[in-house]
Amino acid sequence: MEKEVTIYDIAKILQLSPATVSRALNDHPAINSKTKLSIVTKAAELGYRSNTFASNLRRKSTSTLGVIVPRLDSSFMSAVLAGMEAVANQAGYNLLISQSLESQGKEKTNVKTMYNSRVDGLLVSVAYDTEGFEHFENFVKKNIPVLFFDRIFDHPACASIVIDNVQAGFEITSHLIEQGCRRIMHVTGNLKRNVYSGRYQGYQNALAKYGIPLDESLIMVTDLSQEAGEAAIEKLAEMDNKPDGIFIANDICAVSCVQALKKRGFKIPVDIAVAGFNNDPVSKVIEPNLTTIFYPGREMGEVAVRTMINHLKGVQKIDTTNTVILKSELIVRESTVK
Amino acid sequence: MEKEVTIYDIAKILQLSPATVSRALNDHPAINSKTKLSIVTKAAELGYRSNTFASNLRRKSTSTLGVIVPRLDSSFMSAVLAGMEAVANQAGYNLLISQSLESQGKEKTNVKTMYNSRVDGLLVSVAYDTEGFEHFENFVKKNIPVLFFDRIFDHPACASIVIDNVQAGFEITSHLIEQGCRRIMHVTGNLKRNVYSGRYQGYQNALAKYGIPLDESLIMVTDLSQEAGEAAIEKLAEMDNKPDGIFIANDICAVSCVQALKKRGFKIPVDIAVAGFNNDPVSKVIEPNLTTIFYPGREMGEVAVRTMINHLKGVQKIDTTNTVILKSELIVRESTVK
DNA sequence: TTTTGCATTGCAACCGATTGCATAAATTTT
DNA sequence: AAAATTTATGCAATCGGTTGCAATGCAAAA
Repeated sequence: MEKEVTIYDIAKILQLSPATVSRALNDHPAINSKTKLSIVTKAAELGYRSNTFASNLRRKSTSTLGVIVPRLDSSFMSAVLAGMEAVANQAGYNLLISQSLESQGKEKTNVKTMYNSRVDGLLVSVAYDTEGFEHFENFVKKNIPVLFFDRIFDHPACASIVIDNVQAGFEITSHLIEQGCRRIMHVTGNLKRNVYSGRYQGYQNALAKYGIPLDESLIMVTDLSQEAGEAAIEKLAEMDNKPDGIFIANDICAVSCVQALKKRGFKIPVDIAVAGFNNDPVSKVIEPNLTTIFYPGREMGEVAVRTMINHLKGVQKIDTTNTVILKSELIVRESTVK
Repeated sequence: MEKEVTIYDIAKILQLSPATVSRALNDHPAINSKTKLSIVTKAAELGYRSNTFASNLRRKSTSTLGVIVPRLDSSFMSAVLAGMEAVANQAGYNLLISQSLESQGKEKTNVKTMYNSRVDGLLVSVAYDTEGFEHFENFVKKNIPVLFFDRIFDHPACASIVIDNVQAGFEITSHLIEQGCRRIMHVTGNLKRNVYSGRYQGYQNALAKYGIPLDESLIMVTDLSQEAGEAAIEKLAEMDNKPDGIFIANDICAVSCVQALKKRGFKIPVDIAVAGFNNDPVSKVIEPNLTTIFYPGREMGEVAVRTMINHLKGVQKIDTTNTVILKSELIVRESTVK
């Protein structure tokens, strides 16, 4: 194990003070360029690496952003993370990533860990069953910026990055109606989550626009898992007055609905039109291809981190632009075109 | 912005020395349990949080593991990361995650960042075109453990977590042969990567076992993207002596092959049997369902981190068990059953 | 009663980089 | 040539915990 090289070593060798070495390495303007060069050269030669802890300790800032997501293993989230990582890395920030596994308890623990790790900012997409905001209070109190994305929590001190779920829900439902659907089932998730309540609202708006009464028996609140999709179709099959369209708030679940429907002999889209949400890769593979909403995951990650970093660098305060709404888009495929 | 509470504040309030407070908070045995209790209580009351930098600076250890993956946005990798995160989090470790985007250059930068961040250990799955080991030398020199998973780099100082790619390639090719295939195309990736060379080797072994001569014109080295799949099928369609089976080293590419084949009127599996690799979610959605190899992503992540942590804690040195081979499994589905 | 030993706690020197302020040297201005 | 700037560098305190060693006090042993 080699000993670590410090600025003191470099200073001693070059007959300079540690202060000068520190400044040179940080490209401080007050240092003579020749001196600077010799220091940088020597540092490289010795394999010097800055001690982040000493630096952070002094500076009181880590260059690290905390990220808490419900699950890492989803196509959408990995796109988001990829976008986040790209921007963060480019700006010299690191990402500390953890998952809540959709549980409020784990989310709280994660938030605490992030707090103790002194992340400079926190990016969160809340868990399925998160209720309160208390676990974030520490951050707000200490003035550490918190930004929510996708599954947000409305709070005056925090920014949010979302898509217009109401609009998207409206568009997709309208599309189904325009294709002739009159009894449209809606499979969704916990309505406390903005994403699901928004889509549901959009669904309702579309029905209203076309003068179709809302039939609550067609609304199914589930966890949007594959199993939930199968269960939903099982229920559908037992209905007397069967739906002629179904809008599922997530592609994974939608795909399992399609499979279950096909297994039971339903013809898609003739017997029933099916629409999903997210534009997950599977939506282009299932037959028939799934009508869905394009969800800019990667871009969402990029914007989230960029917003956060701008805030941290003082370029633009988070509270000025409280919400960023990204564009989503209806993608019509075979599963709904009658 | 509240001021941070330090052990000095606690010490002053309780009329004790910072040393005692520090020890109490770390549950040091020499501290009287009553004193300890009063300190811990007061700390909680004041909302004290330990300053990791100060601690790390002194201790010369972070509780952070670096992870470098080719891409974050793949189903396999997100499963791996989910597994890693679960184990790391439980053991009190943080994960610093970055992606190389399949480029050696970015990988080198990432490694450097990890080095400067002083991660306690590094977990890597190498990029598509990585050639040398030099960028990891710093870690080896400083005795910081490096562990490769999936896409490994053989090096005496580093451990590896893999599946038996040769065996898997052998099984899936044998299966194709047993289904009657005699001209089996193989679409693979950069053969410098163990995963692809291993699968190719398995393919060759299977041919050899059944006395089928290797026809190199049936081997296509690609980047395994969706486009590569389409290109492969285009080429296949132009062949005079068309293959009756195809083994693609990755499900994403295999799915696009299936789609391209169907578009050209090939019947699967009758005209041509198709097998993939990874058991990606899409493999269960495509029609016909894809025969593939189950790849234990989540488990791989868990094992990787567990191995790393055991090493760090001195439970079991990494160099004793140099390679861990996880079980993979052939999953036969409709795409190959004639 | 004196000595020895153990249980607790404190002292003070780290860990390595940063930065306000002072100083010295070089350059320009008067 | 003296004074006023400008440029470049150093001093020393600071960030907050950790830890080897010393010191204290009290109980048990001699």
